[in-house]
Amino acid sequence: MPMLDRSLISGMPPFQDLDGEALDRILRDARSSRYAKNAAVFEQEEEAHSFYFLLSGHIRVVRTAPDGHQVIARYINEGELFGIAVAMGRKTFPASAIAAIDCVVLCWPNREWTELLSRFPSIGSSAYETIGNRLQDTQARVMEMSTAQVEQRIANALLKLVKQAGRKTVDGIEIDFPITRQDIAEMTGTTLHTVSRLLSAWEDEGIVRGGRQKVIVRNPHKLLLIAENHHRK
Amino acid sequence: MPMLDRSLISGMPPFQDLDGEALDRILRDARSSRYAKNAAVFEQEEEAHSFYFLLSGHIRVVRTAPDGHQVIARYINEGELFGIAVAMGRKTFPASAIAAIDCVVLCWPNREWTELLSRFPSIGSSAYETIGNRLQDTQARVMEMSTAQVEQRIANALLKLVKQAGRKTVDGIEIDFPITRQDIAEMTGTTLHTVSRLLSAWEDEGIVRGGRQKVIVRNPHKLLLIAENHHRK
DNA sequence: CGTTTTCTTGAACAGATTCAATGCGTGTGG
DNA sequence: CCACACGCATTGAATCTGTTCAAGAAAACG
Repeated sequence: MPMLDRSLISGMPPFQDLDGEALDRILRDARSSRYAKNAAVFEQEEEAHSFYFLLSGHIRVVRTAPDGHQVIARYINEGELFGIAVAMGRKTFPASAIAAIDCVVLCWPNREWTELLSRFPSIGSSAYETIGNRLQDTQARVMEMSTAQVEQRIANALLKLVKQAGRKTVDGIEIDFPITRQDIAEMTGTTLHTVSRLLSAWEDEGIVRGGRQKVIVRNPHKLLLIAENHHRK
Repeated sequence: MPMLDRSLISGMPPFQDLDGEALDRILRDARSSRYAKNAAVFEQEEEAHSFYFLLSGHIRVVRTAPDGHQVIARYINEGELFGIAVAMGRKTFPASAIAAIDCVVLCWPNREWTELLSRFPSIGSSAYETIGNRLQDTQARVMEMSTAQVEQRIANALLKLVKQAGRKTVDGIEIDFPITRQDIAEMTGTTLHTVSRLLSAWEDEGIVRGGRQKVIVRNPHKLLLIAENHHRK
């Protein structure tokens, strides 16, 4: 098997400040694989044998309830660790990871975790910071769902998407991967109907432009006002 | 200053498997303090200089939104670490910690964290497991808020409270600290009115017994049925 | 004993869901 | 290459769950 090139990960947050030799050591036991759009990198409840790093693409992290209801926990961006159940002392994955578009992923067997941790502590702190951030995000989301209206939650979700996966186009800022109304509903705890209605209304106001599996934000500022509820009298 | 006795923490989850000498070392830099009911151990946004361990009592972790809206993130039980912002690479506390009843708390300056971590790695894994669990809990809560009705959420919250702070009495299982309808509302993302109505209805059915700042669960089984929505036709 | 906090309960209201029907794009297979 | 089917999106109407508003009762506290 050919060695993976260190340039793949050099400079990426978890591997910052590591020299070439360290990167080579880290990549020695990594395996890279490609996942086609809509393929699962791993499934909820599955035993966690490995942890992952997203080299390119976008990944949707989805939790499914016993009754079939789904919730999108987050989207993973390029350069992020994911599926790090091992760092939280978990045996199984609490959610599924689905490629939102074609993805390239690095993965290591769990046994490498402690090894890398002791050799390169900066990876550990980076990972724990990541987990900490996700805890904050999730708690912020609980807060939002407790207090904010659907309209504000959807506006907020769009703004977050724009921030983490926005791509400038002539029309405005487009979300860089296919996203359905249903997806947005699963991010905000509502129904696709409500999302569709809101987006239609916003389209009339020139705030967004919709399309099949597509959202373009034309006026982030107005969206921010809605998110903060500054637009009602 | 008199040395704290090792028996205070011996056997507690984060300090399991550590010998007496290790415990003494850990306690060397710990400070213990008492907090009266409703006193704040630390406040949201405050700079995190220390991390904490709850020796006795119950602590309510509360997030306050800019608009004043409050959400109870969780209750901390005896024997749990809390306020471990340092482990998540955070500078400030993301929430306030309020003594639900009189509490005794150990606290260490943050600088001790890395020291303890390298000396006693088991503390680290325990802490990270704790954080991982809290992330899971929080995500489960998002899921619940997205999919479940208020009735189910409240039933669930009561069951969780019973599990983690239930005390058997002649009447049933009582929550071991004062808890208002408002508190339950803030745990479940609803209003005290709805909580009050539900509890009244359940009282009529003999499922719970209410009181001022008090809840006694008389029939956990029925509550479970409600929580899982197995009671409607 | 008055004041404050907590709790209860009715009535009106509203935001969002549910139900239902239809339209539109895209990809596929004949 | 076209037709058709499927997935995605839109939109109206009815419904409902839970909130909001309002008023008051009961328990604790100084």
